[in-house]
Amino acid sequence: MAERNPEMLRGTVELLILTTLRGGARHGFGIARWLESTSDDALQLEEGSLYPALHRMERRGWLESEWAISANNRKVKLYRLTSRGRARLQSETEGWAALAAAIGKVLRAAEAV
Amino acid sequence: MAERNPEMLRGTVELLILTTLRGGARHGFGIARWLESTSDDALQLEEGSLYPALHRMERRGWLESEWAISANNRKVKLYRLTSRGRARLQSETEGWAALAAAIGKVLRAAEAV
DNA sequence: TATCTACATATAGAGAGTCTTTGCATAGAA
DNA sequence: TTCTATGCAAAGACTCTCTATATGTAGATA
Repeated sequence: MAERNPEMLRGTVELLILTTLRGGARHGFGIARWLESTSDDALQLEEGSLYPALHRMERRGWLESEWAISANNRKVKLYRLTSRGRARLQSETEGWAALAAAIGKVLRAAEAV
Repeated sequence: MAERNPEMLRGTVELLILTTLRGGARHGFGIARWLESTSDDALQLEEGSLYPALHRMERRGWLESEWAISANNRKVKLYRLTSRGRARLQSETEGWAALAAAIGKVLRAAEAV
């Protein structure tokens, strides 16, 4: 039994997906793999979180998709950022930075007590 | 209409409350005020998030409470950390640091593309 | 040929957390 | 007496994330 212990994603799934797609189109499975390896396995995006998120993001017009055949000859749904998605990435990134900064401030203030 | 725009708390309410109580007992309203001022108004903990969180944390044994009279002569419910709450603060702080680090890594990796 | 593993998309259902709204109550100031 | 700030609390809705499950294909291997 491998000890996993990935971090809870806490509302960052959409930021993570948008960020992953920044460099170009990817399919769902590939998004999850890229996040896992880039974060050294700290972030694990399960199917039950990943696919519903992709669907709602497409519904909102942040992503668009098309079916394709991957390098290893499988049917995959490729997602790419729309211009609205790019704008959303911007604001989500800023929101995350602000939250992280605010929490960091609070943690340091409490340490000082 | 004041432009507010506080950050979404994204599952950090418990960490924030535990952190606030690190320095000693406080009542609910006081916790919210301290977080607001310490974060320069970036973090706003609404009553509908605050009180349910306090209640479940007490139920879990992380906090204990007692009624008291505040400096301005009001009945207040003072919360303080239990030893289990202190342990939880430790693990939540580490979890947050790990999440923030992982996301930071991903954001920087995507920037490099 | 059969079976196994990795790849890949998708949904159902549960649980948890957060928000908005509303209600109640008191102290002190105007 | 009315207003404002302080203070606790619950209801209800919504969103998100997780676990679990289902389906199917490609390629390797027995």
